[in-house]
Amino acid sequence: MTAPTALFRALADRTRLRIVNLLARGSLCVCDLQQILGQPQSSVSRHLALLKSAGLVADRRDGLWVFYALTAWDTPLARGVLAALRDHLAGEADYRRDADALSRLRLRGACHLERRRRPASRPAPRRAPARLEA
Amino acid sequence: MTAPTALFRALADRTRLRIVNLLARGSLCVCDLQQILGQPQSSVSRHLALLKSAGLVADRRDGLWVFYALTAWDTPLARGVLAALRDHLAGEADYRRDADALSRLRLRGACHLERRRRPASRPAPRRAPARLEA
DNA sequence: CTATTATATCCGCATATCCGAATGTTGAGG
DNA sequence: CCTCAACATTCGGATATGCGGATATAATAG
Repeated sequence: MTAPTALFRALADRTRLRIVNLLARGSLCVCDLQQILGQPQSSVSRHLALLKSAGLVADRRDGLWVFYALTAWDTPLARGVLAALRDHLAGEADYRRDADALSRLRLRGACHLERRRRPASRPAPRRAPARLEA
Repeated sequence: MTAPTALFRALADRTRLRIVNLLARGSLCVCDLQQILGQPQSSVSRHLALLKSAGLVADRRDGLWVFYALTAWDTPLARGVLAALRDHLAGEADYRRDADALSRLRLRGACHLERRRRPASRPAPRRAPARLEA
């Protein structure tokens, strides 16, 4: 269980709030997050590492991809904060735009590059991983 | 209404969490906070100014004293976050110690120096101000 | 007016944070 | 083995933050 200051510090950044907002819709690989956020990959990875160290997200490797998912709904503090945050962000235009971009990306197939590397020979990475416990 | 990042940034500091925890028990003047926190006055004032700019507290002057009070229960995000935070801090020993110190300080008269300056001639500053709307 | 008390703000200074570019690492394919 | 793609980490620099001491402001008492 992380200290409350670590939780709030992790959420005290706009890019990380955008990530949390997106992961609230289901787990995502880094490249898709990068696509939606429009930021350099090192930045996305760094923010994800910070969220992970704060206990807010967990990562799971699947081949070349690493999928991140929200994982803090089990501690009461994080659950309360994330619930309040989710309700609030639903009313903010910027975050809604991100959610829309995610929907569009999912429609034309998540992991925007996967079709280049997986010519329909393999089941392709799962979009909604069953469980995360890291 | 402050941006969510400002709210979380304001809460991403241990001293400020201690202040919020204390103010959740009612409004307090700076000198009493300083007494309980055991930190230099400039530090307490600086943290209070930051909390104020984040919209979490309001100040009200009464003679020489300035009383601070939590004031963010009106926005849904802040209310949700503060509620979750209050429940969480109730279980952390350090913050409970602060609450105990506040109780003791109230027993022997809040505003620990007031009796030196108010020899029972004036009603003395109120401990629980009726309403704050800053 | 002066003195005193409470609080706010300023000043360096140390440290932390954020960023993008560059480099490392890992896993799949050939 | 080598190559490539996804991701992680490191690097250097700009900016932000937290801190205590010093100083400024505000209000009250005399």
